[in-house]
Amino acid sequence: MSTVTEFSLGKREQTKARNRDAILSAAKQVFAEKGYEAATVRDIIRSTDLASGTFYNYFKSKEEIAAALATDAAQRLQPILTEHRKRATDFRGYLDGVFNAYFEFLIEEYSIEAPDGRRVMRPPATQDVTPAQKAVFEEVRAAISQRLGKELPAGSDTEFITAAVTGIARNVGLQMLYRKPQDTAAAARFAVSIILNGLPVEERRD
Amino acid sequence: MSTVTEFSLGKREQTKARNRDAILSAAKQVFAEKGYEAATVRDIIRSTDLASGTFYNYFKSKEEIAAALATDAAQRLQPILTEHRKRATDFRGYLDGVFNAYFEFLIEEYSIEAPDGRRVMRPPATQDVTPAQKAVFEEVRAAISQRLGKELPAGSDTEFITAAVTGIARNVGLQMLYRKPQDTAAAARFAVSIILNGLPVEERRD
Amino acid sequence: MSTVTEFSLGKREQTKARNRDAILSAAKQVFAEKGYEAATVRDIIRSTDLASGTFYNYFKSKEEIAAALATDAAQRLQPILTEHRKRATDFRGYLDGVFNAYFEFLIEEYSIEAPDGRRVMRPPATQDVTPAQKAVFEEVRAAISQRLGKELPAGSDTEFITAAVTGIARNVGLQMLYRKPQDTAAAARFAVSIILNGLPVEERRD
Amino acid sequence: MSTVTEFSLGKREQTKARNRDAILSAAKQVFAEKGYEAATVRDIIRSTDLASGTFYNYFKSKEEIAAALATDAAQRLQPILTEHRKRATDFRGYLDGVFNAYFEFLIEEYSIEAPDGRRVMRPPATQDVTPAQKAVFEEVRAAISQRLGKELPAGSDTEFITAAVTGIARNVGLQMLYRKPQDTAAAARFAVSIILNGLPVEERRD
DNA sequence: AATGAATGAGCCTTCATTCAT
DNA sequence: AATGAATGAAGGCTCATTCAT
Repeated sequence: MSTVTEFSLGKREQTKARNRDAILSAAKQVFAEKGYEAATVRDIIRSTDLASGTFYNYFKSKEEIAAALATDAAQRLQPILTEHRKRATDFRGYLDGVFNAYFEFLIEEYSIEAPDGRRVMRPPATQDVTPAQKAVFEEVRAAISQRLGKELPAGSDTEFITAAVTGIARNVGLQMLYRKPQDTAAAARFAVSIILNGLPVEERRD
Repeated sequence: MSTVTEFSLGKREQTKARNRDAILSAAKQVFAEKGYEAATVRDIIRSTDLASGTFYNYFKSKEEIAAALATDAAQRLQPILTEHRKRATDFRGYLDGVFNAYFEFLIEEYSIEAPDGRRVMRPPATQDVTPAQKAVFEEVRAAISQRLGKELPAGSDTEFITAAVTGIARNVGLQMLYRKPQDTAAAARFAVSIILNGLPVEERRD
Repeated sequence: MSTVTEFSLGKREQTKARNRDAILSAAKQVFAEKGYEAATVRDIIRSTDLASGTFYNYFKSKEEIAAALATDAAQRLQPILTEHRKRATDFRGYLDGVFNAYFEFLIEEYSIEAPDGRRVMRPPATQDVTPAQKAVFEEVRAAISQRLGKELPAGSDTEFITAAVTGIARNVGLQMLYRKPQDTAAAARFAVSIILNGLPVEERRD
Repeated sequence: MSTVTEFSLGKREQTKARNRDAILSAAKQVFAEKGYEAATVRDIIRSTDLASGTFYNYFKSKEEIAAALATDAAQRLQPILTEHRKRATDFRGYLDGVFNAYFEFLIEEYSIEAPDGRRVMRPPATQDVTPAQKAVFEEVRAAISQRLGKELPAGSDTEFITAAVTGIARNVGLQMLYRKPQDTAAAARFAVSIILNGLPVEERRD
């Protein structure tokens, strides 16, 4: 009826989009709070103001919405990681970029408002690795492969290295989430330093 | 009747202990196979020759038996770790001992016989950190604290270091479980080397 | 605007009639395919190009459209039956006419194209006798009453006779629908012969 | 504890048997009232004083209990029919025996107490023929085949005859159920007479 | 009118837990 | 204590129907 109409969606589309978002974000919250297995579709719709049946207008099942969430997250993370790999001039720079990106992603994605107001991370309890985790893993593995025979010795055990790097990412990231303030840069610096130099141990002979 | 009672009391206690063990070990297997959420009490008692009601003579709930299992495992692990700490003469030796012990523990505890004959790990799907994990974390943290100002610089971030070490333990351990053969010693060597020296990267100036 | 309205009113009515027919015929097909209970309103509207809400502009419920269908069918059948009664000069002729009419009606009404190309009957699964069945029943009963004291002995049990006649109609009709080709004339001839003469049994004394 | 114990089942077994029977008879009633499709498992358990879950201790599904009921009914009917065939010396005697048996079976099986106290038949609304119906059909067909070339002309259309006979059985049986008193013998006499002699029509030439 | 998303009662089923035996 | 059937809350999901657009 006015020019605005041309730019805005119809009311129906607006509602649809709003509902879809409400469901998605409720699901994210609920999954974070109770874990994928323990979370129920009813939990999800109960934390929206929608009716139970409405859920199924948007997602076929709990599985589907979980996939949607995970894919979505991974799709936001992956290009950032890849970009870092492309832009990095050395391995240290790459690692630093990747850790920073991942830690920021964690804050956005998995830290949730606890009842007491604190932001707490509850990583997805799915047994199976989430797409986001897989994305990091694969990206890091690719980066490491690229460096083999260059900065990294040819015979390196790529999988163990990847495991170690992502293990550090996971746990240091978790630790960072519990801290106040959540200092991603410091955490990244620490992680990179461990990976490249190890602990600054003075080996003794006693 | 009295003497009989005395004898059968002994027998009863035996039976009780045997039943409790049967339930615990069935639970361990079932949790490993299906994960905590998916596992049902029925699954557990079905893998024993007991009746469903009997379960509740020994454990109040599925939650309680899970806790019992976890505590139990932790209680077996902890003294080993502590022993290593006491016996170790240097940090490298300590780390090596701890990783070896932990990786062996993993094999015993979480790897299960898959239908295809492979041994697969299904770490407990509980969201909350397991007692065993907590035990490792605390032990390692204690060991690190002990070294502060000695092999480790005084101002070190104990928690980040612990996080990194346990993250590596977790992921490298997982990786090891997937391999054939499961070489705990090699995995431990790798983990220790990363922690003490970092990746053997030749930093370039390009 | 007024003239336009007059024209579009005409169009509207056309559309309404067309929609109603579309829904009715979709329903007929769907009921035939899946049976009344299994058929859903969604199934019905899905086989039209209308929206689900539109269904309720035409029919109050699934029940109502089923009734409409049945009534509709009965209303087409009834005059034919009545006509036969009026035109018939003797009972045999009447029966023959009625059976032929009924069997043809069955083919039109309940036989559907199965996926394998065969035409299969799926009689309405409603428990309650359909209007068409009732129509036949009443018509036949009327015809029989008319003949009482004439071709039929005065004391005859009209209801039992009607039951027998319609029972034969029902089952022989069904049988005919399963055959290929569907020979209504032969089926009618058989039915009439049974009713008038019974089975051609040679009673024996053994 | 007493001799009685030897003859009676344990209390548990008694309860089990009673529950199973309660469910079966509730199901019979509910199926009769609402038809197989419309009936729900909840309807069934709601008409017992058992809890919803209990149903599934006895039957896996609605389908299974329906099968149990149908099989059961058919298994009671079939031997009676077969016996009649064997014992009958002529076709008339056979038919009379079978109709009597079938009508009595109907009363036992499908007539239910209506809210108004009348006993009403509501034959199972399943689309697919019930085992009991199939039993009758097959039995009658067998009997007819046996008579072919003897009392029945060799070229007879067995299927049409069977259809006619069972159609009469069905509808006359229904009619009988609606009457008070329910006179199976009279109904059987009528049915047999129709089948063997047809209606007592005086064919006229007018 | 037509639309189609929203609604919510209700379905089938599972399963932790209780309790009579 | 052991048993195992009974319980009933809860879950995932469907679908007739309503209602804002």
